[in-house]
Amino acid sequence: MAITLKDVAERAGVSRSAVSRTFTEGASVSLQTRRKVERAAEELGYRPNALASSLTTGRTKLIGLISNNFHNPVFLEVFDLFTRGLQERGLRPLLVNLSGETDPSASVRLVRQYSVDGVIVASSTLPPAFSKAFRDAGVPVVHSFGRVATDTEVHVVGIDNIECGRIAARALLARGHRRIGFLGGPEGATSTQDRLTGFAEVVGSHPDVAMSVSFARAYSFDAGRVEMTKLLMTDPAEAYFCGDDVLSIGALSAVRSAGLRVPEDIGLMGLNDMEMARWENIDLTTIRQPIGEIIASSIDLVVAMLDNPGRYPEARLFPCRLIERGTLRPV
Amino acid sequence: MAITLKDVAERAGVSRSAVSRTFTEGASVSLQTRRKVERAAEELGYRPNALASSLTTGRTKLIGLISNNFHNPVFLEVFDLFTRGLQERGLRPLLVNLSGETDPSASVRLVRQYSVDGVIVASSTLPPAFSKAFRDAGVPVVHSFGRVATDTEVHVVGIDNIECGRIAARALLARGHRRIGFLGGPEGATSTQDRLTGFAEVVGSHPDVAMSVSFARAYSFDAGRVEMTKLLMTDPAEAYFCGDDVLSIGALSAVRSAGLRVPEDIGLMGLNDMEMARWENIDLTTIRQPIGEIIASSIDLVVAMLDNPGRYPEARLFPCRLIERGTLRPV
DNA sequence: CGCAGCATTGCAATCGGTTGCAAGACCGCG
DNA sequence: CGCGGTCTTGCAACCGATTGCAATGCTGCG
Repeated sequence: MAITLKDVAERAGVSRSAVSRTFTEGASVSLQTRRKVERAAEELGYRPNALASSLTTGRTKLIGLISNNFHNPVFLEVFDLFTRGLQERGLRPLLVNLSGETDPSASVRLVRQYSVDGVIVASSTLPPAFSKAFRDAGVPVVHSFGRVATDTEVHVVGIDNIECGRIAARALLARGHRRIGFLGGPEGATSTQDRLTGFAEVVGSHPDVAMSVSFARAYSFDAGRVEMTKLLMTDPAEAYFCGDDVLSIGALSAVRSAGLRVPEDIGLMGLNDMEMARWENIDLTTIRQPIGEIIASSIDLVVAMLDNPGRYPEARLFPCRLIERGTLRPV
Repeated sequence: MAITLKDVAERAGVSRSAVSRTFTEGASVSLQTRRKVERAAEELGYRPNALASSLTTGRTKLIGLISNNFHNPVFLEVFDLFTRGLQERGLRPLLVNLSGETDPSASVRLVRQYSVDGVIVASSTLPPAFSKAFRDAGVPVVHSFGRVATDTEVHVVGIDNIECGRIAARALLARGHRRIGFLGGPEGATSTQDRLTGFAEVVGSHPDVAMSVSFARAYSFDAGRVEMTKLLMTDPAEAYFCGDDVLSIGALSAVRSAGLRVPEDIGLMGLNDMEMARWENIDLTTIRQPIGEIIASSIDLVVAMLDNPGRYPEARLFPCRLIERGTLRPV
């Protein structure tokens, strides 16, 4: 059995309260008592049991980290940043994998039993119903990489997908392309729809530009490759804005397999700027999503909600910018 | 505030014990009482507080999932499988990111406060001192993807790295190569050394074969590319066994950038068989590490230790096999 | 009908901490 | 020296569950 408060108290010759107080910030303990307790604790190798204390304080310092994106390499970076960011604040991530899960209330049950202080939903594809289910259960929740609905019901941190669509369209037009394509992610995903909206808006103001629209069935290499292969069989556009870097890489592979050159024959641009986009054999022109800032901000927000659960839901959108590499011809 | 045992007891008109018993497997409750309690619980939306019960039972069902590999895409697959596997058994992974951490005891402290039932160290690069620190603290621990030491002190699940080295060497020899290279991961990593041992052993029995050895400074794209670029400047071997798939991809990029063809001019083989190795523009010949089995076995082992903490440390090694794709010429 | 034997139930202690409250220690000041 | 005030300390209740134990109810059997 582990060392408990009581053991330390006995050894130090004080009450259990005294021990508890020396370990809680800002409690009233004399220097003398503190010394005795610290010495005893040191000798015994005492560590307070975070879970036991959570019973009375109502705080566990556990944060549910919920995702369903375990096949997109950019999420490894996301998990890295989330775990480090939470750890730095003394919080612990309880990882929940919702791949294939369709019932929001089941996932709430999964997490609630552990009385997490809050929940971060890190996913661009989980429907809003999941984050709402947590809110309805009274759990502070932040949806990272989510979509901003007009009826903001939960905190959302992410990017302005409509604006990203505009940036992409402008970049393609600036390079002189007049037949451009939108190769989105899953048609149902709201992020895809938003990007298309912005993209189409810009294209709409250029009557001489032709635009084609298609969707891959997932944010994955295979889906991108399959869809691009299909496009190449008819009359492809000069350049495509793809829904995601990994999708772009699939498309890139398809174009090259067809014996065409990128960017000379077909231009490609992605979205995310994941580590792999910098790899020399990929060298992808893409729109950078500032995931570091999104994650830091998500953590700030969830921490703020711990102190003020009723806080009014807020949307935080970060600006994206074009990262010029080798898959689009120069302007 | 959440619904507690007491609320349900009052509503159902029974004692708290009765409620507790209806929710614990194999306790003695009459059908009648059980019905009443279940109805009340249902109406109130009661969920037992897992953390509170852990106080008396001594079990939290929390498993520390400890890693420092947040830049190698194969670990996204690893996290996916671990989280799902643990969830299926009603366990919850508490994710700990040890990137850059050098002090084993600090990480023990990090995890111990949450009284996890056990710990899985998922890393091929964390030194054994980390898993040993957990064992010394009395926490059941399994080291996945670790190295088997002769003095087995903790459970290790992984592959036989020496045998992998042999498989690789044989594969290169079978393809008629007579000047072959070993391009390992970080020189200090024990896995690298073991693979080299097996590799050299096979080469040693072929006097007509020349072997070169070099090491990349990390299991990463950049490191692989840098090292291969260096090799190309002098007199490269005909084919290389790389320490890892992501390293191989870096090397592949370097070879192609130099205007050479793979596998005609230089052959490459990796280790892992991560998802990306199947991508058509990579199409990497590699040694498949059965991560699914390794992970399932690790979970089995940690679960077994919950019931039997004193269990004698065991090493479970899974066989690897060659996956033939396009970066080595046919035999 | 009486009683042994078993199933069911509630009481109360317990897990490892926290915290309101009141009592005691100690201070300075008039 | 006495008094009021601030610090420190321990007591005891409490957080939400589990569980040993004793009491109760019910069964069937002689």
